[in-house]
Amino acid sequence: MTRRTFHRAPEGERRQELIEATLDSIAEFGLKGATVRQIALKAGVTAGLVRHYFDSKDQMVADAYRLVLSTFAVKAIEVDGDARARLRGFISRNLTAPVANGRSLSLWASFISQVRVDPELAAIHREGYLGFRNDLQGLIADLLAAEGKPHGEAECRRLAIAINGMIDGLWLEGCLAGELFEETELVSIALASAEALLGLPLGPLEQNTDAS
Amino acid sequence: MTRRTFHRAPEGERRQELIEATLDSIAEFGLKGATVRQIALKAGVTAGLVRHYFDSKDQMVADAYRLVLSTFAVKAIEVDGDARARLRGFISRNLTAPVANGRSLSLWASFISQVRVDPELAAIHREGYLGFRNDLQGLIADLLAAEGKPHGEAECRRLAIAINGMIDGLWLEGCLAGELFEETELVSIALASAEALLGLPLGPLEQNTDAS
DNA sequence: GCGGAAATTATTCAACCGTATAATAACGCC
DNA sequence: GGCGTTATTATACGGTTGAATAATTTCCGC
Repeated sequence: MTRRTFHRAPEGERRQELIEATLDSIAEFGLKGATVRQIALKAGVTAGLVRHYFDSKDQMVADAYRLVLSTFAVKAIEVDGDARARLRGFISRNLTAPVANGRSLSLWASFISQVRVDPELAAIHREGYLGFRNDLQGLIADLLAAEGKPHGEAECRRLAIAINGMIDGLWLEGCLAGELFEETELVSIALASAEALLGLPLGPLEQNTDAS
Repeated sequence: MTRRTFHRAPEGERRQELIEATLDSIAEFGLKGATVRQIALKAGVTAGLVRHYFDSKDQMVADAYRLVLSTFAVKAIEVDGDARARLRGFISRNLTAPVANGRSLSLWASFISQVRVDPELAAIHREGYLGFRNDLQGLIADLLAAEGKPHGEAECRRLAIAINGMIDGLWLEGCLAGELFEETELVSIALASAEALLGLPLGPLEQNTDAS
């Protein structure tokens, strides 16, 4: 009848572990299967601990959604270089891991299916998605200006919608059936298609030179 | 303590009502909230009735997924006319109701998030999604041939991936934020983009002349 | 500084209440 | 009377709770 031994996690670490375990559970078992007990099991703690770190399970899930969106949001501003390089980088980074893989799609679908139900998730969603297409539209306007082919806002908007749609759709295809594509196939298709839509060359596929 | 009166539903009708109520509940409350009680309430019957028509709740949900996929699958073969008209119709029908709306996205996301978890749903999924891009690739090959610009299979595949991605992505955008777009805006963007990708004119936006 | 007692708090544990699905009994229309 | 439908029950599992306890930090006399 001895109590199970445990170790006290350092400052803030356990909270992070619980959020990660929440995402793992949702990706693996769906929202229905991501019970407090299941999540605690994955995190290697007992269920009661969840409410030591979060006001409720729902709040923990909401925090987990924030984390997902922050890894998805490859902000335009995070890409360096001239207008062309920035658009290339934006497209490329949105179509490769960790943004594009099966786990991401599972998580994304799980949360999207709840956005219409849960007002708190809806607020997080709105916040996270606002600006994604605006970033892209800004990149496109910059590029057209730099190439000496400036266009009005309406045309930039149409281009941004089309290219954004293509990125989203290729992301979907990559997540749903990533094993059917070569490593860089989707990215090069996206770049070539963006060229066709813009009527501009974007240059060769950028190699990933991140130091990280 | 009198028992509530009821009426016998005609042959097969009740079953269909229950499936519709299942989809309505999933769209409105998510998979978690789509309980047998909730579904029965929406259908105007009591919970016990479900097991009279289905072996279990899971089986009812699976049947509901079959219905969703059948309304999504706008088969290429269902569109008439020459190669250009068929491609136009394929794009147009996939980007307007009932395929494209918020409810469809909620349902789609709910099921997609479960496909990796539930083997039965996975089987239904595989069956339903196979062939969508193949249909599109066939349409593209036909069109290029008809226009006297035939291409090899590899090139047709690339074009099909890109255009399919764009359709999926615009579908997503339309579902997520349909109120931000004009009625036919997404369709015309898709058609113009397909023209740019193919390097071919597709002609004016087709009016819906369905007799149905 | 240093060992150990006292305070703190992270974690476990067992039980609670609500609600889910499944199963079965009771009922009433055809 | 038979079958479709409802009402009731059984069983299981969900999130949450508060008391008990182990791990860590703080404090204090030396």
